[in-house]
Amino acid sequence: MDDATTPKIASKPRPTKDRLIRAAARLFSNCGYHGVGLAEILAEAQAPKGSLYHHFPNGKSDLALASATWASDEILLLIAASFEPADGFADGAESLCQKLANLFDAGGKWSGCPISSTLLEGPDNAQFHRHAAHLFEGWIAEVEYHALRLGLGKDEAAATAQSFYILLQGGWQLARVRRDSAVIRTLPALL
Amino acid sequence: MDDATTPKIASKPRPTKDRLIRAAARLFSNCGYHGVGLAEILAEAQAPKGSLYHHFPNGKSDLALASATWASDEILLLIAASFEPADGFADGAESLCQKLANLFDAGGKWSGCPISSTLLEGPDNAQFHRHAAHLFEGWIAEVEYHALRLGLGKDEAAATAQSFYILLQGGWQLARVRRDSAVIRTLPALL
DNA sequence: TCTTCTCTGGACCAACTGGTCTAGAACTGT
DNA sequence: ACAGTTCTAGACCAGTTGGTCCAGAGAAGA
Repeated sequence: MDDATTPKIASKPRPTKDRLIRAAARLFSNCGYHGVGLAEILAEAQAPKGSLYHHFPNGKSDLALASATWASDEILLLIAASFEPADGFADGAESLCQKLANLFDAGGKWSGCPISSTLLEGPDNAQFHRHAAHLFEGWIAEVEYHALRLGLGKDEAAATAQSFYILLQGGWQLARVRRDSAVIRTLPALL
Repeated sequence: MDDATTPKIASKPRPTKDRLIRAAARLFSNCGYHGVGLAEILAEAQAPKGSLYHHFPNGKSDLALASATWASDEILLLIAASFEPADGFADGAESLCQKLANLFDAGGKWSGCPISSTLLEGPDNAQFHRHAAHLFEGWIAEVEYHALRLGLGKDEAAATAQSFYILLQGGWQLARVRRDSAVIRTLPALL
């Protein structure tokens, strides 16, 4: 806008579409898809209704899919950042749990899993369910990839990745109930 | 429960209050607290609005608390029924997982945890959160009691009960994502 | 400059939300 | 039979929901 030193394509503070996705992800993971109204999202993102329906022609549901995808990609980055520099699988798992626990604390010790809160609220919407399943299996596949890379056998890697996913989902839920990230930090001991 | 042998005070087909609680529990665990309207609950329970506000003066929120309590009690019964006749903790855990997997299948392979779906949808409602925490800790305490009774040491029993809870929540979630109860049935192997 | 396109701003709407209220049905004990 | 209580039935309401629509601001290319 008023900045001449940065390239003009990236000179905006943050594009409206981006603000909408981030606001939606934050609110949905706190209160669920049905628990958040468009008004609240628009207020948080400081965007008018017209912008929402310009960027997401199908409205709330489009936004939900986009925000879940964005949140999932953030988690994938976290997984990669944890396992890539790790000496072994146990190291990477330990590191990932710490990162997730910090994320939990930063989010007010309340937020739920952004994908399940957003997309898992009803048997009626097949598209939501399919997308959620796709994203979650992506997490498991990413962990499995690193497990293989770090020396685990094929079957062991698959089983470990799935167990780790289960522990993380369950642990995050208990942390939310207790408003305390301690559970998440102790998960590696259970693997 | 069967009607033929029960006293006349309970001989009606099923009291309205009961129908409301069960309908609410079913619907909330599918779509979350905000995802279900009163109209839907009343239709499923075949009750008029007046009855709801007679039995639950504070309306939807009262009903949600009652239905979560009811669902929690059902789970406690399931835990007791699994561990009481068991030879050891592993036996009881195995039995509980089978029962829960059957429950999952019976509910259409879709429903989420009735307590978290109903009470864990926002940082704003402290009463909901406190009640959910109370119910969940009740589950863990019940499992811990049986663990002690079946020979585990004090520390081991507490740790095992908590791990089992985490596995069940995480496993149930993954089963929901995959619409397949297989994950739940394999949980005992992870303990 | 003029034109074209992307994006914003918000007024407006029908449908639905949870909640209130009251008339009376159904059961209770006397 | 009576009176008192419990429960049902649904009309009604104000507030909110997600969604539509279009005038126009702003940027981009000619």
